[in-house]
Amino acid sequence: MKDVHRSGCPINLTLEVLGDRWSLIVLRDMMFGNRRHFRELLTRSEEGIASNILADRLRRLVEEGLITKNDDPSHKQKALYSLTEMGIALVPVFAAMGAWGRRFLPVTRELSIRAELLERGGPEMWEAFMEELRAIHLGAPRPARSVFSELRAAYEAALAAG
Amino acid sequence: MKDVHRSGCPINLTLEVLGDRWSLIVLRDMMFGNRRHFRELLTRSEEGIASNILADRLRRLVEEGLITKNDDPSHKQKALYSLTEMGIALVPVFAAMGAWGRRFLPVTRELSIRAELLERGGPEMWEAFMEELRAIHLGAPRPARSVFSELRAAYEAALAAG
DNA sequence: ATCAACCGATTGCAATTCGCAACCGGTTAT
DNA sequence: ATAACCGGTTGCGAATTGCAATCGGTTGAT
Repeated sequence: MKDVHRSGCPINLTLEVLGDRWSLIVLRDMMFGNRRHFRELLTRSEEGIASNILADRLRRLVEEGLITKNDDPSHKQKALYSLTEMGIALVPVFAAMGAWGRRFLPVTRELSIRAELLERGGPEMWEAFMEELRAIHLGAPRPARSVFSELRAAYEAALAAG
Repeated sequence: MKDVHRSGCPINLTLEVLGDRWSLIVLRDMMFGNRRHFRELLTRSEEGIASNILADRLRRLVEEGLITKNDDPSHKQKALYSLTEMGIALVPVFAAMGAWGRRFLPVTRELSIRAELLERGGPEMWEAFMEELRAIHLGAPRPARSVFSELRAAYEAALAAG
């Protein structure tokens, strides 16, 4: 977070943090694709982010408090990125943006099935998903329901259905 | 909308349309500040948008279908910008972003009171607000409830309270 | 009729950011 | 031994941003 802001409006401050074409893509892949390492985010990105842009965004997201960076104990060179509560709390924003995009933009079926599920699931499903993200990223107790599995299953079914 | 897209993901497509630091500011001012003319958007902007950026964003938002541009019958030089259904449908996105920003970022009280109201009001209030926006911008019948007045009253009360 | 204020922009310019490709030293698996 | 993989970094041309000055036409007051 910079020291000076354009204004104290919540929409403006949110845009100062997330108002570019890549930050939310990175968070989306961490959240919905469970990508936690640099190379995963780099090479498995649908949109093809460049490595310097990815490095810059990861650094900024850490700086802003949306994610943390830690050593991966299984590999001396690997960095493990985790969502913070601040990052996890973006679930309703993703749900709203996904619903809007799905309604008005030329989405593909496979890539919008998860947005559809999240929209139909409503706040109850978002809350369950956030609980699960807290388990994955923050070490909280794992909840009974796995929204992540539901989303992945729906996505893979959509892929298989062609 | 450009002819080629980075991917068909609803989040990505939404970012391709709105993923910059000014587009949502312009829409916010049209939606919550009822600013319909270029000069209003330019000079009454909290964040101080530059005229060339504003002109560019208005042009792009028209092109993408979020707003329309018409002659103002009362003044030959004035252009009247209106939200389309696509623009109005961003209300839940603004509500989610406002709630998130209010929780995690250094908002000021006066400028976040409307976000607070919108968050507490929930989907019912958002729907009433969208109905009202359809009346203001699309000529639909004016609904009984005026969320716009509620928001303005709360904002002015917050201003007066200092 | 004059003239200042206002209308929606446009232009020029410097600084920043973006996007791409090549590359880096260290680590791991074969 | 060595090839693949690790998280980046560097260089560079292109595009975007931000700022200030300016434009020709319109309006309202005198």
